[in-house]
Amino acid sequence: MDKQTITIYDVAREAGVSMATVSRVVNGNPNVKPTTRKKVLEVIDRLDYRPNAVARGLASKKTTTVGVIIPDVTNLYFSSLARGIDDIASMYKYNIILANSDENEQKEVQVLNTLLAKQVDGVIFMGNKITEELRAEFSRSRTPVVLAGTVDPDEQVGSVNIDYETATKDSVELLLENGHKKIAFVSESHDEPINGQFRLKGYKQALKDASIEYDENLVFQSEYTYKVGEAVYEQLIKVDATAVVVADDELAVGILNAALDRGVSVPEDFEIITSNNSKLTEMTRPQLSTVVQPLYDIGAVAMRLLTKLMNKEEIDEKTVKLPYTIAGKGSTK
Amino acid sequence: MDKQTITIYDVAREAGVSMATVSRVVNGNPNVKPTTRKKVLEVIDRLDYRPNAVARGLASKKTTTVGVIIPDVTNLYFSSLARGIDDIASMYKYNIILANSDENEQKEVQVLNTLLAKQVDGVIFMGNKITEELRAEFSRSRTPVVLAGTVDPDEQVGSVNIDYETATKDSVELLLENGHKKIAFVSESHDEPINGQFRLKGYKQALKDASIEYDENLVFQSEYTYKVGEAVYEQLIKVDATAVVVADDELAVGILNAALDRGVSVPEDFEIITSNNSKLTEMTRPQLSTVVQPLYDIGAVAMRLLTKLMNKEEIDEKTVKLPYTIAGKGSTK
DNA sequence: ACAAGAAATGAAAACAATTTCAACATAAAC
DNA sequence: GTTTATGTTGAAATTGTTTTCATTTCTTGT
Repeated sequence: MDKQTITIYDVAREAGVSMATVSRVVNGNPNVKPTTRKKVLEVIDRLDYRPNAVARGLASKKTTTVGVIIPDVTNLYFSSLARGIDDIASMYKYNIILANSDENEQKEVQVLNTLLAKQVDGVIFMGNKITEELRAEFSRSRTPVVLAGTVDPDEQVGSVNIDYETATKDSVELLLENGHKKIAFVSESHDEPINGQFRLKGYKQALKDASIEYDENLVFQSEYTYKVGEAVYEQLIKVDATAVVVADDELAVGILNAALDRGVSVPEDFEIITSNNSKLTEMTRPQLSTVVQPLYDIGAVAMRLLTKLMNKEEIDEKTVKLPYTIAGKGSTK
Repeated sequence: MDKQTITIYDVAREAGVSMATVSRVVNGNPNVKPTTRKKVLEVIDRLDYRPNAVARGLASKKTTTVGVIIPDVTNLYFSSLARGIDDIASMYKYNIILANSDENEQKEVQVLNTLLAKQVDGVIFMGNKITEELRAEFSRSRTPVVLAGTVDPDEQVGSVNIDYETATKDSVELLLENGHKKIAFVSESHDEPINGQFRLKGYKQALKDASIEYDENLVFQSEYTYKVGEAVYEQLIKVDATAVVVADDELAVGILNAALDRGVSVPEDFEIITSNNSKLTEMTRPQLSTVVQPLYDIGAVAMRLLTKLMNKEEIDEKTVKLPYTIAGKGSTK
């Protein structure tokens, strides 16, 4: 009546062997006589038997599934990482449970818990801040965790990033070389280590090296969306900034367009450099100068690292920093 | 030594009740005396018991997980759908296993099979063409399937779309009203029903209504990427097209930029209308005129439909068409 | 106070695999 | 031709729940 499923038991009976033997055949265990293997395979084929991964997961305590917590799939920065993650995951026969968190701390914890309840073999976390609660959950479970494009100063779990500090420093220096004195810096909340600790530090350092005094009026915290670009640009001109370092591409496009819509020439009258090198940076006119992050690779390497942790392999360095470059495109001279 | 997990059995023992009672408490079954419920809850809290979803899935034959097959998360059209899917899914306590297919028929089948092996309660498929093999798998398993932004002329499974034919017809008519005679049409392969059957039909119909003869030299099949925009634009000017209807936003941006980079004014000298209304359409200058598809809603409605199918609820209409509009933005007069 | 119906509980059987360990068969060694 | 080692196999336990069904405990009406 109900969906009559073929189980390993049916195959065993039909092939005249035990379930154990069928299991061995299915799992490629070499301790099976070739003739019986063939016989079992033939029955599997005839009955169209498909192993039940849930039962397998219960018995073996492995689900070949990893949880991926992402702020928003719709954000090109994160979706690029996600693509790298999924490709490597499927290369290693894992599947991905993807969950959007909106960077909401409560959702993050809640989602992490349901992933752990589902017995994922590992977790890749993308977000910004690792709250205490999150950290507690990480260590409570034995499940390996890797952060992608996300840093935890605590360094208790694996992580893959670039050196945001020097990348930002390089960005600012590019603008300094172009003669700017009033360079603004726009990122999300400084509560997040990537912004508040690393990027801001790089920004300050570059200014210091150029003997320009740090002016906190030039530093802004804003959400990462296209639509706030208008408002942010208004603030930038209010403080007479002539150039800006932006931590997110979508926001950078918003700022660029706000400038263009006001008849301001970019890069002649205003320069912009952004941080992610998502596809967006080449879609605007002028194209956006940017830090070139290896987005796909950050995801891919994070997933690869996770496979090693799940296999309990020896890890040389679980905090990895990938190389970046700076691409001067059209939004800087 | 190993990850010593607390099981329902531990809770039962500690609370002096049976596993069945603990199970009832955990699942909110009302047939439990308030005092024992309280006692059990207290033990659950004290031991920090978390139910194992895999065991639960095996026993109940429900995983509260749905599979989502997506061509590429990195494509804003699809990721927008995916976001709608995930939001509704989590609203109904489901998780999403996301798998990229690259629209590769072989991968699609393979991925579908691993999803079914993982006993997902339902599948949402985004792609283009439902091959015979895919269709066979769909009906082989009793697992409900809903197509999102994807049409199967067969209409055997649920689906959520817009009316691509009239949307395209409307798009062409907008350009006709602006006086164009040589309007090109660019989409992916005509093997896909959305393009070859519906959009192309709408294109032809609009021309016919305007008594303009159909010219197949004005019709192009191209992949949906930004970078081929250049090449496509070259072809468009070669056939003297003065306007174009594009089936994908990213490709449309590529074409727009190719035109702009050659000093062609849009919309004065060349008009473009695209089809998805992804964020990209507002990020370009000029902004792209477009068919306004309710992307998020397509995903959301698809997931909602799937929940009904999974619950075996009565469905009035499993082939749903959502409304669309046309937004004349900056790339048309 | 008692029968009858309802509510609360527990024992044990699924669920569909893997895994352990003992048993048997075969091959190699002497 | 034993003995020993190695290769194959199966029985049964295990995994952590849900679910069924029988049993016990309450209510309630008379």
